[in-house]
Amino acid sequence: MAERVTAQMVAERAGVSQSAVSRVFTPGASASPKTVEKVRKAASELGYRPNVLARAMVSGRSRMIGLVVAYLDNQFYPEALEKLSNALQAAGYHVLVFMASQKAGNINSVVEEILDYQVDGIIMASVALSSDLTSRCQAAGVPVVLFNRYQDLEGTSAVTSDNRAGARLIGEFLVAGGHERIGYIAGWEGASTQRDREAGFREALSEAGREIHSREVGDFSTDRTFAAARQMFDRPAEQRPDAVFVANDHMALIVMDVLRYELGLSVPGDVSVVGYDDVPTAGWLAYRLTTVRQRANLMVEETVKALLESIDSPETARPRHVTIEAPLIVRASARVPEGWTT
Amino acid sequence: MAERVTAQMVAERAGVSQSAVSRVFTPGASASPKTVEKVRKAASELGYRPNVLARAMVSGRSRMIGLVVAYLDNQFYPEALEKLSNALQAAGYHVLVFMASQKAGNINSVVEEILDYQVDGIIMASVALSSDLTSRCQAAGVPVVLFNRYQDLEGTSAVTSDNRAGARLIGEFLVAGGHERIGYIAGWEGASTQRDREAGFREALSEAGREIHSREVGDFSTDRTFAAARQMFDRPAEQRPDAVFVANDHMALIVMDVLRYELGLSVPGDVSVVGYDDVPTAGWLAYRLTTVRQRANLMVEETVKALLESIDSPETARPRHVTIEAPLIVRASARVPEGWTT
DNA sequence: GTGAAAGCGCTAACAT
DNA sequence: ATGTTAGCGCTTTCAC
Repeated sequence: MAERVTAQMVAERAGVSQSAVSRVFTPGASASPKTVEKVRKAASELGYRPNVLARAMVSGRSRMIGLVVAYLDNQFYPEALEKLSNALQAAGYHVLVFMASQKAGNINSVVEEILDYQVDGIIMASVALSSDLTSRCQAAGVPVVLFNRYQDLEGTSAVTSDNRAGARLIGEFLVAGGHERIGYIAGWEGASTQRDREAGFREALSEAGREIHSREVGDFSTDRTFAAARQMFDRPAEQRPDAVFVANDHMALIVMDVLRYELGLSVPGDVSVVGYDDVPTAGWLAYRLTTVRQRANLMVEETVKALLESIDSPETARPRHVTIEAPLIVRASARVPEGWTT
Repeated sequence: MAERVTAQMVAERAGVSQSAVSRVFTPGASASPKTVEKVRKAASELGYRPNVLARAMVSGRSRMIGLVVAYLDNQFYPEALEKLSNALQAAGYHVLVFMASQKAGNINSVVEEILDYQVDGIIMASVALSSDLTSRCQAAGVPVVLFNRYQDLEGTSAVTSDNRAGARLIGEFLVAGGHERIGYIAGWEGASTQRDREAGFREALSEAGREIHSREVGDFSTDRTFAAARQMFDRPAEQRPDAVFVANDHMALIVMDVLRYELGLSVPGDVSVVGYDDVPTAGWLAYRLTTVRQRANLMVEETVKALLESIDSPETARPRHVTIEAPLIVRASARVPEGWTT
């Protein structure tokens, strides 16, 4: 049953050499119309398809991209994964998935495993890379691009939204909205997205002569965000923020739930809430979350472009940091300043 | 830079043959402690790791599993993907992802592509398989298991929750709740989940001498579900259902939104809503959706078990249909019958 | 227990 | 344009 059909078998049936068969199935090769005809016929009769692995061995290109991803519970990532996979598929590549927790040891061994598969490139989504890991990949000649993370590492490209500018927009929006006490709920402190968003947000406040009223850490985790929200808001009206920027939508939606259903507060009546990402759920009628959009399509496009460029011309391609503009999406979870226009 | 370290290089440095190196890195092989020692030392000095692809060529096992998946916007699937990938990783396999739309032509070519990678097995999540595709996989000796889909095809295993029994539970619950007019919003009619859930639901109603008051099709799609919900509920109170079973949570949450925020109805005051899947969002405070739980962990466990069994003993392993019990999770989106106990 | 040798299925010079 | 030849990096008989 498990009889593999080889190029050799096709060659015999078509009455040509095995390399002729190879040429017919190799994009940039030359064969006479007659040969092509015969080979195609024999191949389809036999149900022959080239073995990608064998091809990879000799050509040195596996047409596989390793994708490392940590949290699929943050809706932004499934969306990104789907789009990444589709874009890569369209370019003739396929995605080998590696789940990694943020634990350093784990991510280390995960990257080793990826390399074992001779992938042509690696995309790290939501995970950071140690610098020795980076050199390991470089030594192996495998380009890496960071998706939604930034690190200033030699030879590593990164694609992010403009987290800093996006968060500034939020700061300005909240200040213009006339809020008195503005809070911030942080993500995991090890993440560049967290740091950049907080920095941009603080900048905007500080330029308005304001500062953060209170700050908690939600770590991008569901449980810790519940705790953070209660900690920040379960107190008398005068002591709690009347506006809060939550470092991503996943956490912001949880904060809205705590506010409305645990504490009986009105959003945005009592508290304005703003998130970051614009995941699908953010637009749902139960939330109508004001947020900053990470344009997944563009981010994916740039990621794939950077990666393929590094693969196709390893010598000339320079690692780059692409920053995608991130627009404020005004919905109904935060008070809108008078006369505000997009 | 891109100097690959080969077993040959390790062999030279360790002063042994290349096959000795291979044996040291092959689980079931024999080598003297002395050799192991020397080889390990040389290998780690050189940073050697076996090339999985080369190993795959000769051994005939690639340690890759092809995963075909269609909708990552239904939260059940990212969750499943994450768990599947983790479980497979733990067993020494890795997941090669293929996104497929439900269009027949596409799925056909996707499976061909998977086979080209010489995967050791295939998991089809949320997609159906034509019977000629099935024979193609069988001819290639690649076992297939359907995840969350069932088809009565020779030689194909399938793992599902007990959709029929789960949906019966819902029917009984709604009847016991004293609802007058019970509606049903269907998923994509091509899906076995849709068919089984509807069948179980109708059975329960019919055993109580009842039948469905109205039915619309949401196709598991966001847009079509909005339309279906409006169609079913945008009418006078006496003409619309006072309870509805929606074929999955993804759609049920949308229906709740339409009911509450577009039509100004109360859930469960005016309408009881029940879903199926128990995705994370279903438990959120804004929804508190009563639903039936698909136990992703168990489903994944059985899927991996069935697949690995087929891979490890192709001759003896019989294709099987595993059905996981699916409990009703009572929350707050549907009126609870008096005296109801779990 | 260990080395030599034969491929796995294919591509890429190299001739012709 | 086509066939011949030499591997890609590894596992696996087969002798010793």
